Amino acid sequence: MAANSSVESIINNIRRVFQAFNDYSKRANMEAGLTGPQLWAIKVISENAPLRVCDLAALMFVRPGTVVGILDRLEKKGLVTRIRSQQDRRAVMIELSAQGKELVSAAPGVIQGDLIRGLETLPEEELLDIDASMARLVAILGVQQLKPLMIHGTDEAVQGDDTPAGC
Amino acid sequence: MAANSSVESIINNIRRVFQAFNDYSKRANMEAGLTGPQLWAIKVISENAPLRVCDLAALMFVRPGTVVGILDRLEKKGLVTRIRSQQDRRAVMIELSAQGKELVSAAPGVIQGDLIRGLETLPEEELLDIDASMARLVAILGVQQLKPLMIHGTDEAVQGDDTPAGC
DNA sequence: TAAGAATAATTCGTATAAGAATTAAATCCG
DNA sequence: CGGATTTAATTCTTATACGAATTATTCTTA
Repeated sequence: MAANSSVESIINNIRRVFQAFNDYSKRANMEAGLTGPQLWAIKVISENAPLRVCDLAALMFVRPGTVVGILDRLEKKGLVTRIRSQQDRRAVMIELSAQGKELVSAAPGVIQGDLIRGLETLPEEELLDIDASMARLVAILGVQQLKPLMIHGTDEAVQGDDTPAGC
Repeated sequence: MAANSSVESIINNIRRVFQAFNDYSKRANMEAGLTGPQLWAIKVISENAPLRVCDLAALMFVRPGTVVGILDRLEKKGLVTRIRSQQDRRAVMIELSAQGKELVSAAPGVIQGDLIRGLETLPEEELLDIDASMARLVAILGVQQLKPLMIHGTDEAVQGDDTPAGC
C-alpha cells in the first residue's frame, strides 16, 4: 500500500475513506431503524442528559440547526423529549424518553455502532497512529476553517476557537 | 495529544475530523463560487473526459444519482456539457465546456482545493502515516460495508468488489 | 430603567448523498 | 427473431449539514 506516494493518490484515499464514513453514517441501522447521526445523538444524550440543543450540537461537532432536524425525527419516534427550561426560557432541555432509555440499556452495542466496534478490535498502537493522523488532518482543516485570512486575504470572522458551535 | 487513549476519545477525534472535512467540502469556494464536490467533479472530468456519468460516479466514490445533481448544477453554470453517446445511446458523455476548461487552466490551484494545498505542505513521511491510517479505516469501514453477513447475520448482497458504483 | 446587544432555538434555502423506482436502450438466449 | 434480462441515466424521497434570517428571551449599559 502507498507505494505510489504522490499527494494525488493519498488524497484519493482520504476522500474514499470520508465517503465510506459518510455512507456508513447515513445508512439506516437495520437493528434499530436509526441512522448513524441519530444513534450518535442518542448516545451523547444518554451520557449528558439533561442538556441543551446547543450543547448537543457542540458535542456532536455540528450546528444547532442540524441538531434540530435530528431531534425532530427522534422526537417523532418517541425516543427523546424536549422540555423548555425554567431557568432560561430560551433554552430547551433534551432528555431520553423511557423508550429511549430502554433502547440504550437493552442494546448498548447498537448504540455504539459498527465503527466503534471495528476500531475496538485494533491494537492500542494502531489506534494511536490513527489518532495522530487525525490530529494532523484536523490541524490542516482547522486552520483553513478558522483562519482564512492568511489564505484568502479576507480578514473577517477570524476566531481561534475550538468548538464549532459556540452556544 | 492522545494522552487519554481510550477508544472513546479517539472516536470523537475521528468524528470531528470527518465533520470538519464535510464542512470544508460543502462550503462554497469563494474564489470560484463552487462547492468542494463540484470542484472535485471538474477536476476528475478534466483528467478523464470524455467519460460517462457512472464512470464519474465511480471515480468520485459516489452513486450515479448523486453525480446527476452535481452535473445539473455545473451544467447550469455552463461549465460542463452532456452529450448523448452515439455508440451506446443509453450513456451520456460528459466533457468540460470551453468555460470549464478555461477555469481549469486559469486557476489550477482553485481546482486543487485547500485540502490538497494543505497536505502538500506536509513532509512525505507524515503523508505516508496518514495514508496508512486511512488504509486501516477503509479496511474497517469497507469490511462492514461489503461483508455485513458476518456482523449482522444477513447473507445477501455480498460482493468483495472495490468500486462503490458498479456502472 | 429602558434601549440595545447578545444568546437559544427554530425555520428556510441550497447542496450532498443514499436508496428505490422509472425509463430507455442494449444484450442475451431460446 | 423476439421476449427477458441487464445496464445507464434520471427522478423521487429521506436525511444530514451549512449559512442566513427570525423569534423569543436574557443580559448590558448608558
